[in-house]
Amino acid sequence: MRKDIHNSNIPVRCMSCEVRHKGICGALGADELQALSAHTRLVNHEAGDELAGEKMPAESYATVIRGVVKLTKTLEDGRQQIVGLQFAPDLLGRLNADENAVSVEAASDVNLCRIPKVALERMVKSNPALAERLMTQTLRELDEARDWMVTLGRKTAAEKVASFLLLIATHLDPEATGDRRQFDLPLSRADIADFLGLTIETVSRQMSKLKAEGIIGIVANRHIHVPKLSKLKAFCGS
Amino acid sequence: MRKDIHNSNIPVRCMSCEVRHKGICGALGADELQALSAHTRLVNHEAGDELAGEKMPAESYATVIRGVVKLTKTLEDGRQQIVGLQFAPDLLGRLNADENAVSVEAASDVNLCRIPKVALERMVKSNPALAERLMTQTLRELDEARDWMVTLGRKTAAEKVASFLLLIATHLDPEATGDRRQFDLPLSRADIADFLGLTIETVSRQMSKLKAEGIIGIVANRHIHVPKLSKLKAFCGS
DNA sequence: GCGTTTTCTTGATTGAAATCAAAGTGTCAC
DNA sequence: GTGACACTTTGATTTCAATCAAGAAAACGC
Repeated sequence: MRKDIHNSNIPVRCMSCEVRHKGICGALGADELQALSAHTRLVNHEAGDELAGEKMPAESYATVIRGVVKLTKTLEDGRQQIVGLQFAPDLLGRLNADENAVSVEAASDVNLCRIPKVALERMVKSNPALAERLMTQTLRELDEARDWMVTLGRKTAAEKVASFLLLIATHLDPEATGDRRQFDLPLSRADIADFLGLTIETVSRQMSKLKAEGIIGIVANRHIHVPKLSKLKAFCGS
Repeated sequence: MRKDIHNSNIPVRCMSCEVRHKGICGALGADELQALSAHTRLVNHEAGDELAGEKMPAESYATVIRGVVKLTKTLEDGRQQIVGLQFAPDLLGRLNADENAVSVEAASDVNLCRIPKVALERMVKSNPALAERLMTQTLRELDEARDWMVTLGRKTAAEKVASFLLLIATHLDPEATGDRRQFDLPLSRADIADFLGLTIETVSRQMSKLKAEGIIGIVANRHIHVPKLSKLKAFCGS
């Protein structure tokens, strides 16, 4: 369920983004930022909420402030594939598109900073630095998609699961240092399966295997402990 | 083997591109085009030639004039995945990157129009229309990558091969109309396998199956005849 | 043309992941 | 807390694609 927290005590300005998570705001001047802030709106969503439907008209952009958003595509008969995960401070939405190429869904509870389509697009036209920043993010997404194609096409189930855990471990807290990680999985087994092109049973079995081999320690169901990141990497096949 | 045909009777100017294949030139004014043309160079490559290595320094951009170029990524142990195919008039190379994220190889014999890195990047800075055109191509590549992730993760071998044939049928000659197609496969069975995340044996078997079911007719080894494109589509799973 | 090499096809067998099935665990409303 | 429901794990079996192994057909060099 979408819960609008405009008018709450959280400052509803993109100003706040700039400091906290290096979103698009870094490319904006103070006056541009102020102008944009008049249109942005902070919203919360719970895990499972659909933020935008595949082939539905694109309404707005949004910066991910907290949580994980999944991009999915579905075949006619219902088979589903997650084609991208977005972490803070990624920007959701694609420039100049009339309709969404993918379905956008909250994987975990998320906070978003919504930006109306026209507001951002007007700003991009007059600000080459912002356009370049968006290009950089798009190229990074392309790299990630291609990396994941290798995982989907050529890795074993064990390598896929290890690669997924490594991805989460490194993306949830990019600032973390050292060879040890601890985090809560933002995705269900079903989501992980849809991301890896596997079934939930296979994901579960491979997780158990990694646990048995001491690569990961599972405290609670979703809580993962990685004693040695380098050891996990060795299981990823690349 | 790279065969340089500069100084041949083929006009070595990007001017020619604009008319023939709607490359980046469409975004350029006549004077810009002339300036660019001073730096571009038409080159030929044979199937199998490596045009740029993964993690090697990026030297230049190039427009594909004729033929098919494959983008590949390779795991440490040699497993390979094709992560993209480029047809005319696609632009090879990524903006502002110091090194290649992928290995670039000629799948068939190809003609390229090479553009030095600095020449294009200087032009992009001063020409927003060109920047937008590159953004559009990048977004299209992202869409294609994500579409292919669904194929890799969720389709059966039969659906994968059908999807590949459909991709080639629609990309080799985008202008073609009607429900019938005839073309030469620009990729070997090994390349097809690397694109689909399969083995060559499985690709071969599925091709034989499609032939047996009358979906495709194979004249010579590489020559494919598709009597009904719509029938092939029905085998793609989406 | 003819032999060599490479690529492609087909068959037999194996193996990894899917499917089918059931039990266990966690979460949430009340 | 307690029951209901959803999610996860584990086991048994099946299936699809990989692997192993020959042949057949093209492509190539001479």
